[in-house]
Amino acid sequence: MIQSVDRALHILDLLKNNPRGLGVTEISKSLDVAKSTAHRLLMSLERYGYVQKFGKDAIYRLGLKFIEMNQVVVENLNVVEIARPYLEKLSADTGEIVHLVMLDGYEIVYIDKVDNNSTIRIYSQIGRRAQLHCTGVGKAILAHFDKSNITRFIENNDFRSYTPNTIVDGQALLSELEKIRIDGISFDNEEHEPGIQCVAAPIKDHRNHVQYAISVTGPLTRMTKEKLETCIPKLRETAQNISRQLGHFL
Amino acid sequence: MIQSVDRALHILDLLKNNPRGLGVTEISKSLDVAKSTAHRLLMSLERYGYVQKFGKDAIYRLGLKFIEMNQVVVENLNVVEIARPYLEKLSADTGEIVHLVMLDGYEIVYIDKVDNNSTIRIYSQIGRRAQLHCTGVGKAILAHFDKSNITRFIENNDFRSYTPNTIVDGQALLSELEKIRIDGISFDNEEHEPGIQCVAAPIKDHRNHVQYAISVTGPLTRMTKEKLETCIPKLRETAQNISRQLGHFL
DNA sequence: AAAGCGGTTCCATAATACGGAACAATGTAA
DNA sequence: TTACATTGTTCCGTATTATGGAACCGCTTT
Repeated sequence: MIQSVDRALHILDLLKNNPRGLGVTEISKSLDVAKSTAHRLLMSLERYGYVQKFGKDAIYRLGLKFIEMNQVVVENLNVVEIARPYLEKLSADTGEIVHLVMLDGYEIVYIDKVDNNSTIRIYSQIGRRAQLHCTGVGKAILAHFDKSNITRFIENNDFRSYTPNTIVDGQALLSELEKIRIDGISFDNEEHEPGIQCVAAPIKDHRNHVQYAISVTGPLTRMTKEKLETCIPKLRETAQNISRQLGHFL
Repeated sequence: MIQSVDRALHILDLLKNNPRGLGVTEISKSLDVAKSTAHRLLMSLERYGYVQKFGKDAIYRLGLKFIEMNQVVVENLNVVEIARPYLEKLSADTGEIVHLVMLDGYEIVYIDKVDNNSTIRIYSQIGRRAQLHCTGVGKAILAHFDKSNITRFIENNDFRSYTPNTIVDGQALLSELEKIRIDGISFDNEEHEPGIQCVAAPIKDHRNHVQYAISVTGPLTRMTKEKLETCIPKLRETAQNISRQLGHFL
């Protein structure tokens, strides 16, 4: 909207695509502006460290300021806050309870919960902990561990059974996780509480790591096949949107 | 130099110092410009993802573009290339040979060497490997391992002796490393080759990790006490400058 | 209901960024 | 060696373009 700012930021994109650097002339041609203009823009960018001049042939590259800025951005990425509006929408669209959980050690912690008919934060289950093997969200996160960590986790744990459906066999869990990783979606078919079913999806961060997951939870009676059919795409999309907001670009 | 670009980049600095976000009015006051101007600048920044608007109260924060840009910058950080001019200067100032080494596994590899009287790259020693305990650069890097990694390294290795001065005793090495970490400088007093002495300093990257080190090397006859007195500050400064160029801000 | 306080939009003005030309520095070809 | 080509940098008059102010809109408070 502001010509000169637009052009300056355009230069940064240009340099992003040419990380080895570009000269003033090349840049001016790409932007279709006079050399002097490109030069002036580069001076401004250089002053702030967004661009760095190399060698006596004056090749310009992206500067170190980006590293500095990145740290601030990443430090202030707050999942709960970012996820909130998406979770509210998901809950409203599905009419079910939506959870956000986070990995802590080898357990998950519920860090947010949205009920379908209120935007007030309900602290009822927030802070509750659960194991990885018996919840949709837990399995969604576990499925994205390193292969070696998964086997280690399975070998070193006895899995407590909560319902007849809880997966307690290591081999069964392993193949379930494999499926989950491919699908990008995991289920909880009364594995933790009888009568309660849920669908979950992982949240990926800027390093492509999975530390969070979200789920849509409902009583078995309401979670019909048709209902799930409509929930899953919405869940997928929501998880993707949140991931993107956390800097996940892949 | 370009007013509008300057102002735009100034806003980014402002938001960097207020990571929780600022409103248009606040920003316009800080920059001492009209609200409309600040608003227009923000629109341009937002278009490119450098700024993100949150909530209906229109709080602006740093955007995710920085994460994207950071990746490109970090990926293209090339130590050898960046260090070159600094190494040349250091060699010219000291009149001695300067080395750049890199950690690879539990060994170091010489990845650059600058002779005092030529700017031509000499491949004679580049690629040579050495152990960590017997060189100045090796100890400089080793000293910055995690405490647990250091003890593990010392416990699991028998240290080969190259000269009478080589440190082969675990305890002796441990206390030497402690000293090095405090000083920020390490020495090689004929520990690897008789008659050769050197001073080394670690290079730190954008994550405060030490993967590289540089050294000034010379024959014992030339490396007098007085000579070292002048070399060390230059070495320190060079190491700092290179670290900064690699995104080390601390 | 009205006032206050944010963000956003619009517009006339003149300040400001622009392009072009001249210059400097470097490398290349004759 | 000279002349030429190419690239980065500086300067300046012009008119394009960013600017500030006023008006507007939506929200909250009293």
